[in-house]
Amino acid sequence: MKRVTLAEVAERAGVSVMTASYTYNRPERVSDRSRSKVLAAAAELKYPGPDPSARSLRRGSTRTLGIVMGEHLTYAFEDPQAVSFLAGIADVCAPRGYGMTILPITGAAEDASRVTSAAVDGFIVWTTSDDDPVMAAVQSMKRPAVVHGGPATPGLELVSIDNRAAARAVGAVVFVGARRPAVVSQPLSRERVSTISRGTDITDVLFPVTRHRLEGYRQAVEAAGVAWGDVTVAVCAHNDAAEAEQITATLLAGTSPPDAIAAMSDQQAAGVVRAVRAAGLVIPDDVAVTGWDDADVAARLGLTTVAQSLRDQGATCAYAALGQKPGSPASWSVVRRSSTRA
Amino acid sequence: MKRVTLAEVAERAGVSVMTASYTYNRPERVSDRSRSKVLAAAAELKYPGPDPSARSLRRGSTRTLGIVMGEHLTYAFEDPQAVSFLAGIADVCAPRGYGMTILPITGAAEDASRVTSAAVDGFIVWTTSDDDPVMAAVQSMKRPAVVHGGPATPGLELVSIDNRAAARAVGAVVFVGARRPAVVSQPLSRERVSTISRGTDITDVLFPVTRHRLEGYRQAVEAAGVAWGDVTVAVCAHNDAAEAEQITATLLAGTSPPDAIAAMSDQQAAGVVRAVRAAGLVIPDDVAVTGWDDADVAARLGLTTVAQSLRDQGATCAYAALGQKPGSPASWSVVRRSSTRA
DNA sequence: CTGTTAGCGCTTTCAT
DNA sequence: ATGAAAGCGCTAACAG
Repeated sequence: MKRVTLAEVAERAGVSVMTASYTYNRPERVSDRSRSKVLAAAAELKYPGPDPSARSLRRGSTRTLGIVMGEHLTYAFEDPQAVSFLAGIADVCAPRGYGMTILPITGAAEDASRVTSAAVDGFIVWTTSDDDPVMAAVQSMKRPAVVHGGPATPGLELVSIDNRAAARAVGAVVFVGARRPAVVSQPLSRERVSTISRGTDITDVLFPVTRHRLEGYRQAVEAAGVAWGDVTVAVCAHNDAAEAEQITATLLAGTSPPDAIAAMSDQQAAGVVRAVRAAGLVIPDDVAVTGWDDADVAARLGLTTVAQSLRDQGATCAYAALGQKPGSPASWSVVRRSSTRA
Repeated sequence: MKRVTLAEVAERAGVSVMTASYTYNRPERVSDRSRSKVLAAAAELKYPGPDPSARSLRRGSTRTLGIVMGEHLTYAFEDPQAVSFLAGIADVCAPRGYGMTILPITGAAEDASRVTSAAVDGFIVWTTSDDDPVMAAVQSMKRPAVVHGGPATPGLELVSIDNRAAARAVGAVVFVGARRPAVVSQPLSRERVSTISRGTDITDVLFPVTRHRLEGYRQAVEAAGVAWGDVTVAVCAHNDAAEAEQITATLLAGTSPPDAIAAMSDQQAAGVVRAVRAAGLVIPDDVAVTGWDDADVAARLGLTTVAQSLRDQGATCAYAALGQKPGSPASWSVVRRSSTRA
């Protein structure tokens, strides 16, 4: 069952290869008679249409966007925010007939070559770390490319909210009047180790999104009159309620239990809320809590949080990867609910 | 900024094009001296590696799987079950270095041509309707292809649980002792109209998964001594708790409010539960409820449901689309919890 | 409206 | 270990 070629179709139809090609690509330039002869021949031979790889080579375009979803592709579909982001890309790609190729990243050394061997017209990189080698691979492809969140990279657009400003703003709400503030953080590096520490050195943090948020929180606690060295930072390996719940239980059982906790996602905040309640404490009186993203769960739990639209940001990235002009910086706002004090 | 070619690299390195090519594809067949000359030349010229389209054309393989996610690509990322399915595909693709191209389906006439113009080695089709024209397009590509759920199609593998048997089994649980059974259904056709009717004609249903489930429910209600003509079927346009909640409220306010409701997803069942409670009724005493899929929400709400692993099924589909032997039929089971009687 | 020519950039023979 | 030739299947560019 060999592949039928356009040349075979043309021969069978009694026309030149170009007439057959035009039948598929510029039907208006072909007479009705020729066109129907070609289509009839194609049907007889069960020709499925021009070969996509040959067409891409000749045209220099694949009509496909490449998406790099972080160090473990498998996580991509477990994070609701990442899924919203993909939906935003789909909103732009589908109506234009662009496919979305999700590249097989696993965290291994081959990742770079998987980027360079992707047949795509442009790249979208989901937020990663400063030291991620795929950034160089994407740069080297010399195609339109955009990174969401960070790291900011020469030659790539950056689509992101101002995480530092947003963290400062939500931190001002959650940490007001707090004596023992704490942060439940996303990972600091691609090793994804979970730790609990105080006065965490922010400059070492390799995920720029996480770093900027920590910087914003730090500014907020200092504005509230607390030294950064007194702030506990609990780092979770994954964006997941269960882990946040457990680490929060540990914090609350410690010698200086926090009275205000800023989490870096609503999923984590949901775990924080469960742990606080399980400890018999009242939100926000005993412990104020904030999340991030304004997912469904935030409204359900009455969480104060940072609202942003990952879906819109996904769409913005898609436009950029298609080579269109970048939009304005992504917007955010603090949504105040009942999990924080007045 | 033109693309650098392998020929330019070879010339600069002072070797033949083939030596340069081998450097990338069979490094062991090239002397250390030649290899390092080639790599040095590539670095100087910023050659990003062999062009993927040219390579695909020559090799006849793209190392990418095509995924057809239903009539609106945009829905794919809104349905948690579909997302689990994608994660299962990723589990198989990532370690093998295969990319996943999600095809830009929109429900328009161009969908077929978007399938035929996809540069992929195999296809995975997410459950669709008997009359979906993309099935013919996938068949015509003569590549390994698999459909999840249905329709069963000559030339394509089918990966599915036995929906009829599963519906019969869960129906036996939810409808036991019921006098006025009802079904909250997924759409019957790609038009996705929402309707409420009795004695619904099952043979007309174009989504085979939905049809088989309705057939199973019908067998269960008849075994429970109720005529199908007395069963209300409420069809929701989307797989979404809010819509199920609203349509259930309508059913409960009607002249013969149901005392047992089988939903086709846990999301829908969650909406059913909310509507039942809002009406001041008790589960399962006044109304028994079942879901489908055994998602997180099912455990949270104590829902009796049909357990299946979409993630495993996604992985099975990926193996099939890679041309490997098909596995055994997918497994399912009924998980009994507190939303049904005895 | 149709056809001829000339590659797109690469890798599979098959030599040497 | 290296290289020359051939061509994967298609379409831009230009005739006619």
